[in-house]
Amino acid sequence: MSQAKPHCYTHPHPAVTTDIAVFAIRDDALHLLLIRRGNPPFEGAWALPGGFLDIDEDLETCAARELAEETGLSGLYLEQLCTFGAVGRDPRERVISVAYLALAPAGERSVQAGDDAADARWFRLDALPALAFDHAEIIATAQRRLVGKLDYSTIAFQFLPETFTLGELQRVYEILVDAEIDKRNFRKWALALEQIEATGETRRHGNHRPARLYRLTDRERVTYLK
Amino acid sequence: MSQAKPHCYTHPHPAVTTDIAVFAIRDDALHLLLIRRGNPPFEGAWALPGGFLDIDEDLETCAARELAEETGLSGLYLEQLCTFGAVGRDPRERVISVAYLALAPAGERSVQAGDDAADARWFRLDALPALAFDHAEIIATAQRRLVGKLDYSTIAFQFLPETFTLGELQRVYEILVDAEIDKRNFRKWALALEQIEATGETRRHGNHRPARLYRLTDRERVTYLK
DNA sequence: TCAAAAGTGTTTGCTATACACCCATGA
DNA sequence: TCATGGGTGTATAGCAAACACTTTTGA
Repeated sequence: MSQAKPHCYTHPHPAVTTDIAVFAIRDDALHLLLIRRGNPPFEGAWALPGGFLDIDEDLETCAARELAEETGLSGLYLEQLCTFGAVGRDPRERVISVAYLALAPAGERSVQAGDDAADARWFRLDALPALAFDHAEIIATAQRRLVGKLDYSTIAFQFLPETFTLGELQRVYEILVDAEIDKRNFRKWALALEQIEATGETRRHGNHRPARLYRLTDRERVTYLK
Repeated sequence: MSQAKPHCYTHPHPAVTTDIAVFAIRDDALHLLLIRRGNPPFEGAWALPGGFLDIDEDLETCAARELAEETGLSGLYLEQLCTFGAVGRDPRERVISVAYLALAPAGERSVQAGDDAADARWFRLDALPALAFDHAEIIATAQRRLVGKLDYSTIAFQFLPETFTLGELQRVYEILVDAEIDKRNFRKWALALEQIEATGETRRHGNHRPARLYRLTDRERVTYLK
């Protein structure tokens, strides 16, 4: 028994996990990535990707690792969201979960379940299944954070691939705020940010005039506006 | 030995603590509350109040309890800030700290050290002593959060007692942004928020016209503006 | 030539800023 | 009567919102 539980402490310790709420825009709608749990508790239920912190890894490293192991995604924008630690949120033992918000660019290769995830799928945010643990609460917090940061940061640009058109950028904002935006005003605003630059290329896509391509001046950073 | 360490797990568990960055405005300057550590590690060094999570208490409960035990303060505004978990941030063992931001209203009775705090004192934020652990980083994060929330929330009102004058409110903002603010514009702004109401009372204080007193319409809540 | 998205300026209203004097009180 | 902070309004500038037509392409 003491061989099976060799890690002993003078005071009880909670377990620490990370859970990651990964958003992406697909099919003109905001989606969230969920895994189907392959083990108890909540076996077979849908949940956020995530898992236990290794004793010698940083929190964000843990989030990135669990995400890669369970869904195959890596290199995403990741920011710490909030820590959830209500007593009883996990039926096994006391578990403190450090939640992360992640954003996947459009065109991300499709996800594949791995590790102890039996499946991994994108769900429309407005059509989520029942969720394990307190993950519905984590998701609600993540969505509030995402929408709250829209107009004072460049966080929404993380939904786009390396190059993108102003029309695509506008569509991202429209989906996130769930409202139509005036095209001229949006373009004026986006260009005035001084966060994007034209690549010089254009992209043909359908029976209409080709669109100029842009890229972030400072990719890999979310900057705060004004 | 197994009697001294009776809490055993199949996988190693980190310890979880909360640390609280308590700000207050005193003597016309922003202050932070620190305790002098009464035990190793960093015995004798100044640090944020905080301590280990009890296995059956919620995170915010832990923060409030540790704050009360070590400094005598209770009933303060508390919000979760960020979780710090770098490997090696505590020399004893792996420790994940959930940091909280707290604000104390002016006129708060003075603090008294308790529990394993050898001393508890307010320090001007621009004259902090050397700090234990990664607490300097936590404080920097807390200050960014505080200042960042100034103009889209009523968080700054938490620095004031139940009733206050517009002059006092303005002074809070001036100290926090470290700049002078035009009196007429400030009052227009503050009243337009629809977050405060005149009590009908005035307060005499010095050789000048008495000031009208105001109170928050919705005390005990920080609301988001616009 | 038609359909479909790309691209482009000006006017208007609102919000934020700049700015100066009288009021009520205690010493 | 003087010093001190309390209290008040207006004019201006800058930003945000409303709004319609031409361009380029593929079918």
